[in-house]
Amino acid sequence: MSELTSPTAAFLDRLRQRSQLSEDDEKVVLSLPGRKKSFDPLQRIVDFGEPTTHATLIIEGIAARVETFRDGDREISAVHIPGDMCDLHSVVVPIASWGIEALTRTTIYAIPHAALLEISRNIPSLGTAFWRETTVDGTMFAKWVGVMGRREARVRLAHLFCEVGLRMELAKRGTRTRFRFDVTQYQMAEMAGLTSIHINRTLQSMRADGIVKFDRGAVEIPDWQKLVDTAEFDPAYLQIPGLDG
Amino acid sequence: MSELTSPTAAFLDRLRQRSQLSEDDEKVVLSLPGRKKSFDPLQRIVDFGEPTTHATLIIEGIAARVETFRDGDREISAVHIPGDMCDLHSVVVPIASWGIEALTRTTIYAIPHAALLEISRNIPSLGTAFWRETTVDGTMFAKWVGVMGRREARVRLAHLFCEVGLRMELAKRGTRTRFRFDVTQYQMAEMAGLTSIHINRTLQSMRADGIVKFDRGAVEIPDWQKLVDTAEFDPAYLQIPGLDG
DNA sequence: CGGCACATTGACGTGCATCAAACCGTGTGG
DNA sequence: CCACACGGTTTGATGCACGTCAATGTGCCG
Repeated sequence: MSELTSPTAAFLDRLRQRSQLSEDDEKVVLSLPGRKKSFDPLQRIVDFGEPTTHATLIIEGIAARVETFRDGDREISAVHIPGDMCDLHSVVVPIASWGIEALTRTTIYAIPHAALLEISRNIPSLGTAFWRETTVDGTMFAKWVGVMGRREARVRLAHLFCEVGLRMELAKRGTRTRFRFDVTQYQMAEMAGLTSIHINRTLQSMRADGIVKFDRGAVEIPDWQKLVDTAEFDPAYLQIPGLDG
Repeated sequence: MSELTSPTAAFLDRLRQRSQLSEDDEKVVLSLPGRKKSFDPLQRIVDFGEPTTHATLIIEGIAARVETFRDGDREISAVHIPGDMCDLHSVVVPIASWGIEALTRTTIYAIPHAALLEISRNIPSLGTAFWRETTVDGTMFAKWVGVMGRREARVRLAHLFCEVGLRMELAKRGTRTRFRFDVTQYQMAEMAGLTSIHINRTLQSMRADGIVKFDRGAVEIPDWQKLVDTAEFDPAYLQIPGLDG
């Protein structure tokens, strides 16, 4: 695993999927300074309202961006898997108006904003690459606004599985049709804007129809095309050249 | 109105709300090249899947980012008002995975990507400012994912009015408690993930409770604090220093 | 004056929430 | 090695917010 070489190897991989980088660029990314930290499930990685000084690269585990409401209601607006720099936007907006939370045991690499900002200002190709990554995050949010606003439970879940499946495959954490997604049904409910009870019933009906099997974190998709159809999934929004579902 | 001086004056105004700019920076923004165009209601400004070569600054009118589904269902994931560069992210992601549509008669100023990219690469302060703007867009989407996923009709509408009200005030298009928002109830339904029928009934009940009056585009908010409470609105996510609701 | 969007109203259906209880797998301590 | 506790899953009964369908009302413009 190249992750042993440098903690940022996975991030470099990610950048190269969307941006053309020179060898020098790659060296710069691989030598980004930072510190590893680990978090237990449910621990906050970034607190709402907190001034942040570091960006958060996920090395291992699953984290989520969480919106919290007065009455304690929670909604997960983004899911982060290994290789995600889940906080890159904090470089230019350092007062967190969001919270990041570990869903499973999670290891991160905390990279000082100063280093990222300096790079983005001095190396145009990397500056553009960083900007592009945060932009894609925004596009993913926009897609979810549509899905949450207009689609029922089954479509929302199918869309979630499509998106996470592809991203897991790109992150070399399985294939799109077979991967681990170690979250509880309750957490899936927070992602889909539903209750865990309804998630449970929907998963059962999807399994019965041969669309997805989800068993305690193990995802299996018997027929990718069927899942894509159910989700009305078009991977274009992920902005990965050459990805056609 | 300084808008008469330069079509980008409103954009400069916008940038200065979140970023510190030098006089030179300001001159660069004011002299951005571009071409004015006008669109009728319902006309597409940017088509889904289209390679874009220009970013879109709204001069006058209201536009929206629209997600479309197979069966024709539509969801507006972002609303754009004068001064918004509603497409700035397209500079680094030029294949549109989104559509932009005029909701009212709209005048835009189309600015070539080349100019924006060159500036962002050569003038670090502006590069950061641009990046920051697209990042705030992302944060607004994230907020809406939460609202759509967990809150009922009344809260969604209250949140919409809070957000648009503040943004209108910042754009000098009225005050937060009194402004024009020239959209139909059908279009509001597309923003809130509801039907126009339900929007109608919800607006009536909100009016009865003295929360908002909406009459054919004229918005009046008798009690701002009451609206904020209804919406559970916290303006922090808009990233405007000194804005406390 | 007639047409055309848009707004409004009513009756009825449904997807999902809520409440409440049982079930199950796994780790813990006696 | 069993008892039990605990997080997560599953099931059932019931209620409500919002969708759907269908009609009528209303202001505006040619």
